[in-house]
Amino acid sequence: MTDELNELSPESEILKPEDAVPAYLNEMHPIGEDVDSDVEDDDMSCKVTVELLPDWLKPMEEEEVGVDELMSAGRINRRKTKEKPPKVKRGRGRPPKIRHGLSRSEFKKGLHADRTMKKKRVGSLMSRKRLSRKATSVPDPSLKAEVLPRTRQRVVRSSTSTPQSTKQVPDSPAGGTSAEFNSPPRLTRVSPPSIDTSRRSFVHSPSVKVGNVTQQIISTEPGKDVSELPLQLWLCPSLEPISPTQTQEILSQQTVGSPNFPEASLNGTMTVKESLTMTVKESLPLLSECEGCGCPFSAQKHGDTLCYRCRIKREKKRSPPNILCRKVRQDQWEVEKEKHPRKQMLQRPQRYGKTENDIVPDGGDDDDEEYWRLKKRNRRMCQRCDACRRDTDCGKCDFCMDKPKFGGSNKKRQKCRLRQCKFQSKLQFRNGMKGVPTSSLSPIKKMIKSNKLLKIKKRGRPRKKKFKNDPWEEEEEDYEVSDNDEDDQELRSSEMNGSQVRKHGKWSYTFKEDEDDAAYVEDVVDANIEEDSVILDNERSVMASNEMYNTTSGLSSQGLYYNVSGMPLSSHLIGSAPICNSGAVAMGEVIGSVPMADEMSQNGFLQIEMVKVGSSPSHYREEQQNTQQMHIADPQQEHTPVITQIFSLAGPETESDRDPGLIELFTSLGQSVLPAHWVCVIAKGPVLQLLQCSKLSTMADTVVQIEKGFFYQVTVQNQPLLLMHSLYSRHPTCLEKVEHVVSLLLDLEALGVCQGYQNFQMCSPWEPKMCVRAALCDLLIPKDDEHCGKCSQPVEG
DNA sequence: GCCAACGTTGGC
DNA sequence: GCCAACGTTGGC
Repeated sequence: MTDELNELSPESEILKPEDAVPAYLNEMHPIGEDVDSDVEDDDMSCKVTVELLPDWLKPMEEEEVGVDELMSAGRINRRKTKEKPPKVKRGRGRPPKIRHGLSRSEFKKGLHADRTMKKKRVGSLMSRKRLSRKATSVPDPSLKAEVLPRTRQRVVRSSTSTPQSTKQVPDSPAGGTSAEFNSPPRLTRVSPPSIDTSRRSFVHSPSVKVGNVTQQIISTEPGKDVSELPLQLWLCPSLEPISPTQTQEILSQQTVGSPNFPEASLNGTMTVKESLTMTVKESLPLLSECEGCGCPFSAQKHGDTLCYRCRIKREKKRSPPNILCRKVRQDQWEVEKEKHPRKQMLQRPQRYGKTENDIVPDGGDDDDEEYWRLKKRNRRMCQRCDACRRDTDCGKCDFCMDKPKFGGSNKKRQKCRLRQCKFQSKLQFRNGMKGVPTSSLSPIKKMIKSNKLLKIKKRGRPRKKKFKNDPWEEEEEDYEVSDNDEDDQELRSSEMNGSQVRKHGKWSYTFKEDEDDAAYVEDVVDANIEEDSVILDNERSVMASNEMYNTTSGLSSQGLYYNVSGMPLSSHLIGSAPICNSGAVAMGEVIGSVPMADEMSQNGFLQIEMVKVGSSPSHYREEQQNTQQMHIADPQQEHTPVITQIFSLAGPETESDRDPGLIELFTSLGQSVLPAHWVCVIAKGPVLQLLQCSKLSTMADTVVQIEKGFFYQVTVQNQPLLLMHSLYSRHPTCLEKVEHVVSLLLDLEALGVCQGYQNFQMCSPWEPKMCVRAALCDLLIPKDDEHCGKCSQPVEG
C-alpha cells in the first residue's frame, strides 16, 4: 500500500511545520509512556509489559530496556530504519567532514537504510534513534503514510517494553510489521482498516494480547477499568497530551491516530495533515476532554475523564519529561525533551553560533547533546574558532606528543592543544586553560578566565608565600613569553604550571597564586581594555593589609602607590592606616583623591596599572628614594613597577575641604586594625573611603564612603546601596567612631554581592550571558545567596 | 576536583 | 583495520 501511496503522491509533499508538529507529536506520544515506564524510574510501579511479544513487534524492542534516555520518537524512527538505522552520531571519533546530515534526496532514496545493521550498544541505538527522529522532520512520502498508523504500533510497543523483547525478529506474517522507514509493507501492517473501533479485538494486531496488557494493568491501576488503558493506547495514543506543559495550541495541531482512520484517506494524494485532520473529524465522537490537561483524548468508555497521560501522572505523581517541538528552521522541527532531573546536574557548555545552517539551541540539556550529535557530531567543536579551523597538529603539545605519529604512546588520546575548541572543548576549561594563552582567548573566555567566581585554578603546586626582597622580581625571572611565535607561546604557557606572567609594554608583572584561588593576569597584548591593567592580587592585598600593619616606620611613609587605569599620568597615593599612623603623610600633601567609583573595572575589581605594596622595608626605602625624587614619571622606567608621580586629582585643597572630624576619624582608623584588606582613604570632599583591597573578598568592589558629619554611604560596583537595605538599620546613621566603622566592615564581610540574573533576551548566542540586576536590587546579600529576592524574581520592564 | 589512562566509536 | 579523539573512570 505504501508503494501505491508513494506512486500516487510522487510530489512527495513537504511537511510544513504545522504538519510536522502533529507528525512529531504522534510519534512522540509514547515518550511519556516509555519514560514513565522506563526502568530508570524507580518509582515506577505501573509498568505495562507483555509477557511475550509477537514476532512482528520484537524487532522494535531491541535493547531498549534500561535506557533512560529513550525517546519514543527515536524508537519510532528506529523502526523506520530498522533494517538500516542511521549511523550513530556520537560526539566521538574524528570530527567528520562537515556534513549536514542526509540530504533530502538521500533520505528519500533510503540512503540511510542501506547501511549494515550490526549490533550496537544502547548508546548507539539511542543516538541512532535520535538521528532517526531528526530525520522525521524531513519530508518523505512514506512518512505521511506512516505517521498515523505507526502511532498505534508504537504505543503498543511502548507499553510492552520488556527485556525479553530484544533482537530483530523477522517481520510478522502480517507483512512488514517491522518494516523500516521506507518499507511499504509496514503500512499494510498498521493500515487504518486494521483499526476498527467497533471491534476492540484488534484483529489486525495479532501481536497484542489485550488480555495480557489488561491483566498487568489491573495490578497497577486498581479500581480502574482494566481494559481502557491498553485500549486507549492502542486506539488513540496520539490524542493524549504529549506533556503536561504542552500547549493547547500544539495539541490542537496534534492529529489523532483514529481507529476510524479511513484507508481511503491515505490514497497518496492527501497530505498527512489532511489525512490526519480528516481522521480527527471522523473520530470526534470518541474524543473527550481531559480534566487534567484539557486536551482531547479518546475516551474508551463513558466516564473517562482523564487521558492516559494524566492518569499516569496522577498515579505516579511524577512529571514525565516534557516533549516540545521547537521550530529550528522554516520547515523543520526539532523535538526537545525535558532533561532528566539527574542530568540537570551536568554542566552544559556554552554554545555559540555555528555555521549558517546550524541552529543554536537556546536551552535544554539533552537536546543540546542531541543537537550536537545530530548537527555536528561533535559537541566539542564550534567549527568557527581558530582552533577548530586548524587542521594540523602542532606536534609539540603534550597531546600531540602522545600521539603515535609523533612517537607517543597514545595514552592521552586527545586532540592537539591548539585544535581544542576554544568554546566547546572540555579541555579548554580544564587543561586547556593552561594550554591556551590568554591572548588567544576570546573576550568571553577572558572574562571567564579572569572571573574569580568560576574559581578556575592554575595548575601546579601552590607556591609558598615567601616574600623576597622584591616580590616583583620574584617571578619574572621564571618565564619569558615570546609574542612572536604564537605556537611557542601557547606551548609554553601550556607548560606553565606556576603563576602566569605576561610581559608587555610598560610592565612585566605577575601574580602569585594563593592556596585558595588564583589570580590571572589578563594578557594585554591584544586587548586595549585590559592593557596596563592589573587586578589586585590577593596576596598583595594581604601584604597591603597585613604587612603594612605589621611593619612600622619602614612602611609607614610608603603607602600604596598606584596609577589609575586610564590615567597614566596620574599617580595616587592611597593613604592607609599605617600611613596615617606614622603621620608621614600629610593630608593636603600626598593624599590624592581616590575616585574609586570611577575606577572600578568592569568586573568589579580595581584595575590598577601598577601596585607596589608589601615589600620589605629595605625595598621600600629604595622606593622611597624614588618617590622622593619628585615622583616624576620616567618613560624609561615604565618597565619597573616603581611609581611615577603623585598628585591629587582633587586639586589644591582648600581649608574648607578639610573636615577635622573626618581627619580625626581617619587618623583613628589608621591607628586601629581594620578587618583584613580594608584600607582607609581620604578623597576630595573630603570623603573618607574604606576600600577592600582583596579581590578575593566579596567586598572587593564595595566602598564605604564617610562624608562630613560621618554620614556614610555604601556603594557596590558603583551603585549606591539603597537606604532601605538592612545594613543601614544595623548600624548607626553616623560612623563617628572606629568601632562603628569596624563593625560595619565586619558586617560587610559577611555579605556578598548579588549576582543578578541572566538576561537571555538581550544576548545573541555569541555574546556572553550577562547578568543584570533588578532595579531595586539589594546589591549586598548574605554570602551564601546568589542573588537577592528582587533579582530572583525580576520584573521585566 | 583534577587528570592520566583507556575503553569506545565514528570516519576513513 | 586503523586512526582520531570523545567520554568515562579510578587514583590521587
